[in-house]
Amino acid sequence: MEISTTSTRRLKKEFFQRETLKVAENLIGSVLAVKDEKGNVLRGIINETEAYIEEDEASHSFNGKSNRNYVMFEEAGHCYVYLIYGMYFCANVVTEKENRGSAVLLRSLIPIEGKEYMKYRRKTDNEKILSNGPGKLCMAMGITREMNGVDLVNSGKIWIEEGVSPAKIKKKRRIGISKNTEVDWRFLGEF
DNA sequence: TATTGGATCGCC
DNA sequence: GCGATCCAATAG
Repeated sequence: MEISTTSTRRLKKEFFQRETLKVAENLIGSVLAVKDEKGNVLRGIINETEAYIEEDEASHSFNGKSNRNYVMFEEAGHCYVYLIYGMYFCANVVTEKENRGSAVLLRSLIPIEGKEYMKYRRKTDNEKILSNGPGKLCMAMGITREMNGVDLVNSGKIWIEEGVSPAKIKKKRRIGISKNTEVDWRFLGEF
């Protein structure tokens, strides 16, 4: 069966053009979808995000546009993928208006579709640890540097859909950073 | 040009 | 707790 990638359930540009903290919070419960090279669709519910804005010392965009981070300054809804620690990728969704370096880091997913492909990519059968981390999420979904700059609003490879409403969203301090650690810009969904 | 350390993960 | 492994940012 062919699964539509132009569903009305897909999140539109207007969703991402809002304030980064709102987007980060409202992405909890949304569904990240990727179509892999064989046409398999992998889906997972976003259950953890972090917000990064231009005035934020912890953000890649803090020192302005560069060859690495330029996608953060593109139109809302684009996908910013970067390599971390030489071996993992992290996926972000660009927010707010063009030329503003802001994005939401996708930190964790609850796998819902295509789990067998995620298990293969992650080399584990343990569903609990398939995509519960920014690097693991990218590995499970097959997100690499090729997805950097892709528009989630139009792409047939990667997009975000409306999902479920979380029972609760907890706000915590962001992790893995050394600057601006006091703000509660990390969102964790409970379902 | 050289050095350092990072929005991580998995294994010890 | 530590090594893997790349590369952007910074210092010299």
